[in-house]
Amino acid sequence: MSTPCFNIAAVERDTGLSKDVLRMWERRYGFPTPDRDAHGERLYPGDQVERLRLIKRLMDQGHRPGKLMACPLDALAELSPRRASNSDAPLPGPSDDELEALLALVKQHDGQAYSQALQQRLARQGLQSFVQYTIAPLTQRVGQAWEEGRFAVFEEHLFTELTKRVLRQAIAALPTVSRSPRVLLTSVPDEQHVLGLLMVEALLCLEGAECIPLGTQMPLVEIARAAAAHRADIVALSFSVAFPARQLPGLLQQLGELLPADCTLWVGGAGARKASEGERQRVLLTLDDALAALSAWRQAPTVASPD
Amino acid sequence: MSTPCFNIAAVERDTGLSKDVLRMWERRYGFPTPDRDAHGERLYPGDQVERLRLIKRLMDQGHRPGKLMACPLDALAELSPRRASNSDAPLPGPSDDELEALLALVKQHDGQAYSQALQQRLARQGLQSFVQYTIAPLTQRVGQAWEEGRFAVFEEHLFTELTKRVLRQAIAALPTVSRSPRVLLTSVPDEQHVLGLLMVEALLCLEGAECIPLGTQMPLVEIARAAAAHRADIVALSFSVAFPARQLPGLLQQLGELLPADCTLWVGGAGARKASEGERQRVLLTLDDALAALSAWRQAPTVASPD
DNA sequence: CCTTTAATTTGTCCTGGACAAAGATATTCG
DNA sequence: CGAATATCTTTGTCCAGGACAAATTAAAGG
Repeated sequence: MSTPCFNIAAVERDTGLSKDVLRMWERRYGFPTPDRDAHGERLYPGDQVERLRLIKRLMDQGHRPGKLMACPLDALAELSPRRASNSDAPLPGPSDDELEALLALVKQHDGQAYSQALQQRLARQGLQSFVQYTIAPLTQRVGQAWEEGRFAVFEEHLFTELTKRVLRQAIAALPTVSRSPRVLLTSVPDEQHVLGLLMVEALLCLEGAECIPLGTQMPLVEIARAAAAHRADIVALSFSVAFPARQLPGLLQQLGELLPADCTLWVGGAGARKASEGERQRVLLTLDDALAALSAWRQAPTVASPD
Repeated sequence: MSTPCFNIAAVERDTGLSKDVLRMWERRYGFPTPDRDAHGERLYPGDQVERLRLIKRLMDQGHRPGKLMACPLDALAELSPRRASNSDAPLPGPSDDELEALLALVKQHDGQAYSQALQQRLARQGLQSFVQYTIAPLTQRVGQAWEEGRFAVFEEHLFTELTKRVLRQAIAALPTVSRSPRVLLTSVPDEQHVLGLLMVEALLCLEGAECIPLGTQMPLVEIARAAAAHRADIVALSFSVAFPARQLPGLLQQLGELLPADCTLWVGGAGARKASEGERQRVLLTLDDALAALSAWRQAPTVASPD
């Protein structure tokens, strides 16, 4: 009674697990075990949704569903330390304590203080260092904290929103020079993380490239149209770790067919690990890769442009 | 051969039509008629995807699918003028020509010029008038142009991205006073339009309210958690016209159960038409409504807060 | 110990049926 | 004749259960 019930569509919305998967798990593993309403439709109790959310998080981290469904409630104890793909590495960036202090502000829900602290750091470091040694490691830490359950979804949203604002403001304050290349920045429909795009945009703008920011979630066909309309030299896509690696190959192949012939594709972000390089396709896992790719492009401006 | 093929998941991504709907249409109306790959799975030719996209647009505008599938290619001729829900009204806001000029800049893909023109208008009008008499009508026009097929998706994205930036910058420049009420601004999982939220945020900030922007697409449970964590007086949700009205009632009811008892819910945007008022729930169709609701709240700060 | 092959796990897709909510149409009453 | 109510159609979502391929894990072989 105190726990409200969710229909299958609501559970899909809130957990990110597709209806197909929810039904399949029920069939295979015997969990979840939703009630039924008068019409025989599933009604998920709140606590099961909660558990599904936890399972999803552990899965994103590399766990297998079969195992997770088995253990009754030690999944909590097991927490996240197991089988992570990234981490292990000692996390880049200096001054761990300062970064942790920033995260603590978000954790206390003190948005004002967090924004101000960021602004100060920006002023102190300059935009380039700010992006590479503050925002990038900060984002990584938030991702890790989220994996380990130390950050709630809404806290991650607050972090993203406030960080976005500081970055955008900094970018807007740059002088607009508009040298080549023209870079179109966006992401594909299932990818809504935007911080990576903003970081790249900041670095590219600093180098004098002309950036065309189109936000996230562009249908492939529209990306191609935009590239043609803006006569973009480069289309830069960002993929977060959370992006389903399964989709990547087909997606990139399709986009390659749609893009104008003289347009290079940059595939960036931690989610691009499994992408393959190609004649017109570069994989950029780090921000440094992006800078390197930019200067490389300027030396050999693309396959078919004699200029 | 020149037209690439899409599997059903790709079509869902690109058109926004669910797999269930795509299969159902095929069964009922005989369209689309995808080929099959070696495993019997659907492969949609590019031109059919194009047509589906068009159909979706016309449906968002009030057309019924049954009719659309019937007419062979006059759907193009029929265009969008029919059966719109909004429009008709002469469109608010003065100086139509100037607004059209702004849109023309987007249409020419001249982002720089557009941003500069916006900044000028902002400086001239001041933030409040800028929001109410420039951004709001501009957004409405873009929506209409999109409905009528005069704007491509990527052009709408460019418009949104650049407009967002100007608005955010203006908000950031405001002095931070932090008077009550504390307003949490966000949207539900299927709603990703953000301009409405930013417009409200600008107006509320101008009135000295404390705004907590959480971006878009928050799971309902997380909205409730955020409201509790931030001790929000008000949770403001934004719904665009495109939001499926079907979902609204159940969604609001559920959220009402989850929210803290002393928290008021503001349901705003053109997509809120079909929402119902309630004791702790206000429906705000226009920006003026929001301002009115704010001063009303300040006079009677909520049901159970004697203060 | 490393590489190749078999077995298992797991997500997505498929068919075809059912039904309720929303929209359209017909009917009744003021 | 216009407005309100009742009936019929349209349309999206849900359900069950089957199939299969891609990814993982386990096993076998060099």
